[in-house]
Amino acid sequence: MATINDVARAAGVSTSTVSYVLSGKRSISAETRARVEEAIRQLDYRPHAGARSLASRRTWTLALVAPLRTDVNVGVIMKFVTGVATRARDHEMDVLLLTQDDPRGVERAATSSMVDALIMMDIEAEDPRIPTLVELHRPAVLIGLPDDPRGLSVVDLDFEAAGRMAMQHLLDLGHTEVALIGPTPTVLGRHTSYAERLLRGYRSCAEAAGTEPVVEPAEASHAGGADAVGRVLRRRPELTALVVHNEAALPGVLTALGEAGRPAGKAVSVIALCPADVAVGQQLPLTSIDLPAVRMGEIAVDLAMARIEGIEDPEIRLLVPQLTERDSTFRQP
Amino acid sequence: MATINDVARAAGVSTSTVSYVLSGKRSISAETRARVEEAIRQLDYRPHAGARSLASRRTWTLALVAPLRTDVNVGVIMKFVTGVATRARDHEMDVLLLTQDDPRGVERAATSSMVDALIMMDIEAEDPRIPTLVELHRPAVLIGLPDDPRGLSVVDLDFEAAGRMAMQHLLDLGHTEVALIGPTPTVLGRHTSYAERLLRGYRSCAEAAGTEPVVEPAEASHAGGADAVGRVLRRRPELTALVVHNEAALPGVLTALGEAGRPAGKAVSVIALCPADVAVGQQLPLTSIDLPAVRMGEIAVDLAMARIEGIEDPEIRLLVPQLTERDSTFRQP
DNA sequence: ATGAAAGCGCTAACAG
DNA sequence: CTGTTAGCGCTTTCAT
Repeated sequence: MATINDVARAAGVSTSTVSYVLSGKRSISAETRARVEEAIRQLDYRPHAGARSLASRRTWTLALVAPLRTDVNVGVIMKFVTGVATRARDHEMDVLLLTQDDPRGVERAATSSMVDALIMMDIEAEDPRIPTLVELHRPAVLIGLPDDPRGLSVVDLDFEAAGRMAMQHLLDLGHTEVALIGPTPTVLGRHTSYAERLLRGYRSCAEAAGTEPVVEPAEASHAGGADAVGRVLRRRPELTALVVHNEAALPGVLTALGEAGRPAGKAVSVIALCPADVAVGQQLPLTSIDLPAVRMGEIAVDLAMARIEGIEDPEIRLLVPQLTERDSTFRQP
Repeated sequence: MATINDVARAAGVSTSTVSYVLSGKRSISAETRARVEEAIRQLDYRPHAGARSLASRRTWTLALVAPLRTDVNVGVIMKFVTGVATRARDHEMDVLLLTQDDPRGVERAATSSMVDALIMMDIEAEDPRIPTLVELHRPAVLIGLPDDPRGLSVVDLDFEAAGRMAMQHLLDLGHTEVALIGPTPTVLGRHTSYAERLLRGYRSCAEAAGTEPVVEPAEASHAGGADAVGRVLRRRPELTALVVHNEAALPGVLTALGEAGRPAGKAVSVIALCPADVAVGQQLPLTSIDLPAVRMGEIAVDLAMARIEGIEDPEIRLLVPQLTERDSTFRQP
């Protein structure tokens, strides 16, 4: 492997000149630049990442803390990761993948100068990892809004607005017998931030309209969705509309509705809260509020870069929900 | 941040002694060790990863090249990633996440000494990335068997044996009117290695038994599965058994069979090739050949470590398929 | 516009 | 069993 000194020698300049050609941090005569660039090409020179980070105190890598439970929401997780990874490359950054169930890993990556900033996903309302994160005194971004962000940057969908929007849309269509099928009991039990905020929005809107908000959790499976439909129909026999915030249960919900003689899009309006492609890929294309997961990953990187560059203050970015009508909703006569 | 020199001073020893306490590469008196460890604790010392990699030419990180298309097989991808990430930690390695659609990224990571080895997934039969990988002269492991591994280590399920096993199991149950629903036309068109090998095994077994092998691709969606069932039933009206190698199409396949009055487990035996949890989470628990994706990720790391340590030669590890009977198969009278 | 040189924090000979 | 020291390859003052 050629070093910066090899390049300098080949180009007949000093090492610092090569360094500055690479970083652009001072002006170089066109002629010198050309010679250096030629030498770089000839020798196929690549800066040594470790040496660079040792001298510059920048690693050009981001840590991404991901939940690798393989059970729920895999699709959404992958979209976050995709957004982060691609946007990181736009900033010429690399991504170090840390797993949630190795809590020491986060600390290690930060304190051994492996990364310039951390991005953490799957944030709970009172996430115990946040104090630890703050202690590290490193730029950090949360994908998911906790109760108290403690001065960290955050990106998330405005789930409360989404809850209101879903309910209001159904009300506008003439539905009053509405229920919500939410995430697994575990997720709700963990006080996961997004789940609770969606419920809050849904409930407040329902109550304002004078209709009692019915909520059922569902296990993240076909059977889970089907069971939830059964419980919902028992609690609200006249049901004409459903909000579903549980990707994995969606197929079961739709099948069960059909089998109960109350097909989605015909007898029951269904609004899903999930990535658009998931809504489209069901038995019938679902009216949905999009969860723009790729976009959120991208924004997380932008927020991290702003903190690294030290220009910007921490920022909380809530995305405005977008509802797209497809075939699962109808006007209730 | 405390440095190794701070620790040495605090413990009243030389820097090399601290280094050796940390690496265990030479013997240290119990007393000295204790003093050093105390100093490390006091100062909360963490080795600087860049400095370490500069001096030792080891980065203690693995590159994982992942396909981030968010469309198909997300579940399997996540399982590979999970296996790699967790096993890497067992070896005290970290994971740098590279995306497939940034082909230069692989080269960059390798040539700028960011990683000690590379793991690449989603390998095609004639994968154009393999020559490039070989050129890097770095330890590399493929998850997926190409036609010519070019001396790289490989881990994969023995898909050909799996194809044979599925067909043979159905024959043993008395089925002769069998068809296979495979991956998307695109995947098949790309000559994806695993898809073709499965077909080969299935075909050879079918032909040996004197029954014509019927194969239909399916788009990776509910509708895709349903359509494929339609086509299969047209080609083989007396169908009594189905092998399905397409996770995302599975729900559509099962629903369509039901709607055609040929329910899975009753009129049609179904064997799925997918991760066990996917097989279990369907409308009805499916008899399946497991795709042990987490395990494959783990093995990939082990193979990579063996190459890094330089002890072992490259190795091709094909896992023996395991069939688990559940509720979707029955003996054909 | 360019060069010289002092580190950055660690490892691994070499020396005892 | 321990210490001294020469790098590892790069960035960034300080000089000119």
